[in-house]
Amino acid sequence: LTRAAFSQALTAGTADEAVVLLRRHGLRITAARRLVLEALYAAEAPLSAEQIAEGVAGRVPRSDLASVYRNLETLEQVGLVRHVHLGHAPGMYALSGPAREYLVCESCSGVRTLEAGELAEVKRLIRDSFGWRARFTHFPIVGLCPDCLAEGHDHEEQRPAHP
Amino acid sequence: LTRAAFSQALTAGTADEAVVLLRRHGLRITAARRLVLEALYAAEAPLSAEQIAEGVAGRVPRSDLASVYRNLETLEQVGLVRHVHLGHAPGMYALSGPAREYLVCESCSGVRTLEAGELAEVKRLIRDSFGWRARFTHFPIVGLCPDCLAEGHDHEEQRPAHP
DNA sequence: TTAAATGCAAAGCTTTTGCAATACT
DNA sequence: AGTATTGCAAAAGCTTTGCATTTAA
Repeated sequence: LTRAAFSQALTAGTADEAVVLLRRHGLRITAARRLVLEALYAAEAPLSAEQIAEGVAGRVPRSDLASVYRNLETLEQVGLVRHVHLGHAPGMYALSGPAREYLVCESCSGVRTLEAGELAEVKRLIRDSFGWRARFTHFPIVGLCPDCLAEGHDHEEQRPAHP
Repeated sequence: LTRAAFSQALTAGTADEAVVLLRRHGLRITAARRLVLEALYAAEAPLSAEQIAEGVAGRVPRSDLASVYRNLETLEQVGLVRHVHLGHAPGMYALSGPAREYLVCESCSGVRTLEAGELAEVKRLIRDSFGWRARFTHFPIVGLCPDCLAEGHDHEEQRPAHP
C-alpha cells in the first residue's frame, strides 16, 4: 500500500500560479513539466498518465511517458496533484484543489464524484464504529450505482448461501 | 473496473467437499487444482497467487503461476473463491465463506477484517445518502488505523489549504 | 477416446529505473 | 557552469494468452 508522504493540498488557479509555486520549491520549469500542468488544468476529469503523455485530445505535443510519471510524482509531492485508483483502471491524476472523493460502480464502471464534506457523516460513522479515519480520495467506495441496482445487477452479498 | 459476473458464494467445509462441488460443475479434479484448494484451506489469511504457487510455507510442491491464476478464476466463477485488492498489493485470494470486508491502513498497511454485517450501518447510510449499494469485499475501505492516527500520521484531509 | 487442463514461454499493461544527453537557472 | 530534468530503452511486477502436451473422465 502507498507509503508516500501526504503533502499539503495546494491550489493554484492557473498554470502560471503553479509555476510560481514550483520555483518556490526550487523546481525547474521545463517544457515537459508545463505539458503535464497544462493537460491537468485543461482536464475536466482525472487523467491517466498515458492520456497526459498523449496530450489532451491530441492537442498538445505528446511527451515521454516516463517523464510524465516522474513529473506527476514531483507535483504530487509538492501537493499540487493527487491521484486516485478507480478500480482496475490505471491511476488517474488531477489537480489537488478541494479534496474530492469517489463512488465507483463495479457493474458499469460509472464514477460519481463527491465534493469535500459530502461523506462527512459516513466517515464519522466509520470513525465512531471502528476508530479508523477513512478517506475515499485515493481509493474510492466501490459498489453498485442506483441504475445498476435498478436493473437488478444484484449480487450475492445480500443472501448468505450454502451449497 | 471488474466486469466479471458475480457468482453465488459457496461454502465447502473441506477440500473434499469442494471436490464434489467442482464435479457437479463438470470440472476436473487435477493435481494443480488440488494444490490451490489445499493452500486456500490451509491459509489463515488471503493469499496472493504467487504465495499459492509457491505452496504455503513451502510445504507443498510448487506449481505453475499461470495455472494458479487460471484455477483461481475458475474457482471464483464457481463461487468457491473470492479475491480482494488491498491497496497496491497483488490481488489476495480466499475461500468465499461468509463475505468478509476489509479496512486497510494507508500508513502502516495494516488490515482489519470485518465479519459479514459489521458494516451494515455504514452501508445503510451510504445507501440512504447516495442510492449506492457499497460493498467492501472486493475493494476495502482505505484510511488510517487507530494506531497511526494516534501517532499523528495525520494528513491534509482535515484542513483545507491555500497556497 | 477426447475435451479439459497443464506447463512453459511469451506478451500485455502499468509503472519504475538507469544513464547519457539536454537545458534550466 | 553546474545540476535538475529529459528522453530513450530496458526492466520490474502482476496478470493474461497461445500452444503443444498431458491427463482426467
